[in-house]
Amino acid sequence: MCPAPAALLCARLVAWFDARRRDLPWRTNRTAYRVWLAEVMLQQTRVAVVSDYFLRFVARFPDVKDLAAASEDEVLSLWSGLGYYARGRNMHKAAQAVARDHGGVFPSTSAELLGLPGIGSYTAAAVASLAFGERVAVLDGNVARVLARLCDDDTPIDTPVGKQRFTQTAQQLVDAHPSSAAINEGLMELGALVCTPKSPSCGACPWATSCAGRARAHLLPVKAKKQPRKHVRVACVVLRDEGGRVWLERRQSGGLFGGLWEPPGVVIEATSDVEGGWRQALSDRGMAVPSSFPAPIVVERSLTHRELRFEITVVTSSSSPSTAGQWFGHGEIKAVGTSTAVRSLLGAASGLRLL
DNA sequence: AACCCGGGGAC
DNA sequence: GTCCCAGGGTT
Repeated sequence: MCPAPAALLCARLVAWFDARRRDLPWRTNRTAYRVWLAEVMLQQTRVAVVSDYFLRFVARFPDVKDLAAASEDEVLSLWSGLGYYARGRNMHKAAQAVARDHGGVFPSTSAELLGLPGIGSYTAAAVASLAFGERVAVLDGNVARVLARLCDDDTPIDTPVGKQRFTQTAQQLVDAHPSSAAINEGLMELGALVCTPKSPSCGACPWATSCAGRARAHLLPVKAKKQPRKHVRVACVVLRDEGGRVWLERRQSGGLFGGLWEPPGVVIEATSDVEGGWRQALSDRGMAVPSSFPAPIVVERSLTHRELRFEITVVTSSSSPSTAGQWFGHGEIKAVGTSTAVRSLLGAASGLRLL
């Protein structure tokens, strides 16, 4: 351990956690299913956003068998807007695996949990510790940040060496306390509420007097990676029939927005002509190109790794495309998965209020 | 080891 | 507008 005896740090942390812990939906009625659902939703996503999704999810799927029996479209419809949609698809697959291979009962060890789709080292440890009391440390971004500062450790947290190092440190704390859950949750809560990425509240920290990195907290943790953003331009067609329904197609299961529904479109080069793009999209689907059409509507969205620019042409047609897809009436789109980008562009292009 | 995968809040 | 956040899967 770095700056102070582990048992002393644990005692202070747990006292702080008992006094300051937030009441969150997944902290009551703590079953393995609810812990798992919350931990997966919380990956890359903030508590404030997850709460509503979590409550809707458990209301619709009270236990793992209900989730296993659902369609992927329904799962993704409840996931729409949360992002990183592979989490939702993997969660659905994992529920089916639990129902099929474990009789609908969650495996209770981190080693077994690790074998389920979408469960990696973090989620396996979190569920095993919080739901089953396994004496295993969790390492997420909050924990790594807290420990990097506590120990004034510049090892980059996003490398294999860093993960190993901070996991070891966290495990030393867990080993020094009767309840692994109290330490794991306390560390994550401390990172979320006090030892925040920017301007941490060191005055409110139970470890302030022991923290080796306090003076340079703003420089920690150290991270190795940084990635540029790509620009993607999409010419797309919002195709409407005479009843005002909209034609959507399901994306294939892997990759960006996998399994979600969207209007027809093609990716075009920065210098390409938009009209050529959406004409191509129509002719690919055996559709006639109209003699007159409105000017494109532009909708832009930025993701972590991409800048998306949709240039949208609205076309009304009495016939249907010859390729796979479906017409959606006004209230029907919410029954399937759609990205925030698509809901935004449908709103802009056809007045549909989906956000 | 490197790269892919969303969305939103803080500044 | 720009920056920042951050587990799991795939290759």
